[in-house]
Amino acid sequence: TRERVEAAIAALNYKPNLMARGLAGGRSKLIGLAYYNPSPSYLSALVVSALKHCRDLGHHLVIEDLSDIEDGLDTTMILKRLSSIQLDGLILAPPLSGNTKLLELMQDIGIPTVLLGSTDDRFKQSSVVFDDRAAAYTMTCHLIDLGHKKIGFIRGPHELPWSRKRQEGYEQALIDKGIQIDKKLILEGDFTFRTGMHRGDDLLELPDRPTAIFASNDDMAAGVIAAAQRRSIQIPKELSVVGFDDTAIAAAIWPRLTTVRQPIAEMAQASVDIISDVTAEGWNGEPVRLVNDSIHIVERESLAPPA
Amino acid sequence: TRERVEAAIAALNYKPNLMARGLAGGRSKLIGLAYYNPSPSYLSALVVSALKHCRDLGHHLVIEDLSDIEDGLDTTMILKRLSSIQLDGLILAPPLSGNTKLLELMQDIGIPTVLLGSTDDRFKQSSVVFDDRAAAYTMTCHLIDLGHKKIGFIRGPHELPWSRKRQEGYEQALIDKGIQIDKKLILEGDFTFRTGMHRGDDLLELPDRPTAIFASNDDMAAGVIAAAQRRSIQIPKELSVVGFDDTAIAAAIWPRLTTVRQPIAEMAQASVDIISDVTAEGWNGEPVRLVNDSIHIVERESLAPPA
DNA sequence: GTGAAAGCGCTAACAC
DNA sequence: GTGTTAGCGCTTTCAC
Repeated sequence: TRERVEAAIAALNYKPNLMARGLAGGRSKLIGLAYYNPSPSYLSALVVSALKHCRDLGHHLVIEDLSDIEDGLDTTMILKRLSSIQLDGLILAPPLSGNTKLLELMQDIGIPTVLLGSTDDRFKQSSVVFDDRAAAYTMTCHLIDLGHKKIGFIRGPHELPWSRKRQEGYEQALIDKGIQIDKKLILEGDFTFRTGMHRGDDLLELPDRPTAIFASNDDMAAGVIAAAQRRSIQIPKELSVVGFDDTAIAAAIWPRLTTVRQPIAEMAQASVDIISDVTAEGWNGEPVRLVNDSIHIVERESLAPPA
Repeated sequence: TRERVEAAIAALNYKPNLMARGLAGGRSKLIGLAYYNPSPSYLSALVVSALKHCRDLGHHLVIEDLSDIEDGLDTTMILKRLSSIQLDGLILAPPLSGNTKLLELMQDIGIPTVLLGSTDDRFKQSSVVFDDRAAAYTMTCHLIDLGHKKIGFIRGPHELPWSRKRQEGYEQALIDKGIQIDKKLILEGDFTFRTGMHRGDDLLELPDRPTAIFASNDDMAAGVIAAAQRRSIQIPKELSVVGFDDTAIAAAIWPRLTTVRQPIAEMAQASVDIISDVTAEGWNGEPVRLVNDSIHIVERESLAPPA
């Protein structure tokens, strides 16, 4: 029988209709990926990887840009858009995964949701996280072991959990290595190249400037490098700069960035997997929480021992 | 009556079901965007803009990654994926928009298709293009007017129409300004940072090296800057470098790139508009062909008169 | 196993 | 205008 059916499929040039399937079976084969203003390089790494994995599993990726909606998050609009499209699941990229209001909303709509980059125990939502604290700790120790003592740190926005985690890792490393934390060396950016450059300027203007600067993402680190180059400060001879994430920009500037690798591609894949599994087996209500603990420092040209 | 309906909608918390609509009405509100290995910065510019416009018009964007499919393009797989999902239309990003085999396939499936960045008169498909030739011409003239005579050019892959267009613009400018075309100064890259750096190295090793290098996209220009910085060649004092596109990377390196702006966001928006219109009014079969002729050189720090 | 039938939530076409 | 109905192409269930 099977063979006859296959033959008919080929002969009639039959194509299954996703819409009809979605209507009847409740599974749309559509996975949503929502974001809000992330760094371009982070976004494309995420999207490209999620896309490839969706393709392999026979799903389709629907991207939703929740940025630039007046006063933070327009709940009504998001609700309308997301509840009408019958997604099998939704991946919330940072910084959305840290937005409590949104998590609540998703809980109400009832779409299986995967938080990327942070967890919230108040909600029964799955998550795929990275140990930001340990990664920042490892990188800071690495700098100290090379001989750096005055290490500038550019943190992310204070309201984001991973900004805090990364800062904690940095501070813990200093403490463990017996170096006094100097609050003047800790500045806040917003994960963009622009603020990285400005905070880099600030740090380099300090009377007793740091010998190394650790920016908590690659875009900001690139900004610091730009700031240094503008002042003709040689990298890494006179100043070491390291980043966080290992996105495309880390290898697209000179000197290339030494940076902690965040396994964005793997995490995106895992998120897709979770949703795929949930839709296949039906949701038992228990959230899946994954922690990716591969911490790896990618050595390139922006780091050297202090002069 | 209308008011009573609205009230009921609110009271019952009614949400329209996209799947049911798509099945019954034939319009899915889904727009596809297919790409194949483009530069990350180009891709994110494209996606972000298309996404925003889809949101405004009430559509959803389904991204399809057609990269890494064995030996070029696996027709069967693409056909299966795209014909089952009932897209209202499909936007083909470069370099896919230059792939004749794919265009043929889309024609067969019968999805309204918009080609981004190139046209093909053999098919009745809409397109939104940029005048690459004129833009490259303008930039080259600008370099010459500043006093440059030895201008290196890094072209894109020879099989892509816009690679050729950009080179034509460069060569025509030289001819019009009475400068001999020197084939040794014209090298081929593949639009990635990596080849930009390699071709930059090649150009800088020339016994009588150019005073300016025009790379035909920003990623390659960033590569050239990296190559120069590695040799401690000062930019723009000893070497001018200019790019093409004005994507995020142009402003995320130091010195920032002087580059010709390609209105990617506007073109993405126009593509979405075309599909939106076509689905609203029904397709009369006539392709819409738009040419964006806004050519604008974004002046930044990577360009100066020759020493 | 195989076949028939109900119905998913909507749109379109037709009546009133 | 307003109300009714067929049917889009599937999945699921239930009967055989």
